[in-house]
Amino acid sequence: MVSKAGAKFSEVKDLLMKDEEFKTEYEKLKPRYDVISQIIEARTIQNITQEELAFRVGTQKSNISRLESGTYNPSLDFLSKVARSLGKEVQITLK
Amino acid sequence: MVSKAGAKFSEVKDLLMKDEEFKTEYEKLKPRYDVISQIIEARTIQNITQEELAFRVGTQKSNISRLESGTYNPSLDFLSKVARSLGKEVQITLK
DNA sequence: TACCATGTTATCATATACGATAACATAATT
DNA sequence: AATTATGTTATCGTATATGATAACATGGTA
Repeated sequence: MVSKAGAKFSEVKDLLMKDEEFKTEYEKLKPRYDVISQIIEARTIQNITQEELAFRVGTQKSNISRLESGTYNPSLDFLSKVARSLGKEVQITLK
Repeated sequence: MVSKAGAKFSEVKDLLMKDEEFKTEYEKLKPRYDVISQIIEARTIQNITQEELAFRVGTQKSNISRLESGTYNPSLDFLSKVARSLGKEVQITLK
């Protein structure tokens, strides 16, 4: 059935689809955002600059900025090194 | 003081040093081993072959074997994809 | 013995994570 | 206004993660 209502429906469906896509994308990226949030929070609470954290990790401040920006897919080792430099341990649970 | 006892001590110290190194190394790699253990356990419990898991993830069985061997440093996205293919979510906590 | 299922190891190509440096933006402080 | 501190963005080179294929080992089963 082709109608304005039908058109509207497909539009809504498209929106829902996009929303699903969004949800799926978000679900995929959730672990990344979650761990980054915790890193930023820990660093902020401890009043440490990106530069200081970078020094402890053994890298550059730009790399910490890049990590915190969430624009790439970090390795487990790197996350672990950063966490340890903040006096924390990365604990991963499959649930 | 140089003596046989001294020699022994330095030997023991070396062993302890090595043990420290080992401990440090282990601590560094702990998150990796931990998550891999959980992946292997989940896959085994669910009676899924590496090949089937690879298919779900969208990769090859050799890559799953490589992951489970713990011989390299996986990315967060890859770990997340594998976990999701096992019906689980990667949950990271900085503690 | 000859499959067959499962997992391992090696290897290559490609994509990308990461180290590193520099330039820039902005806000706070002197 | 001129520093200074902090964070961001761009870029390049190198190391390595990952996709992909193939060969191999091993254990179970017909």
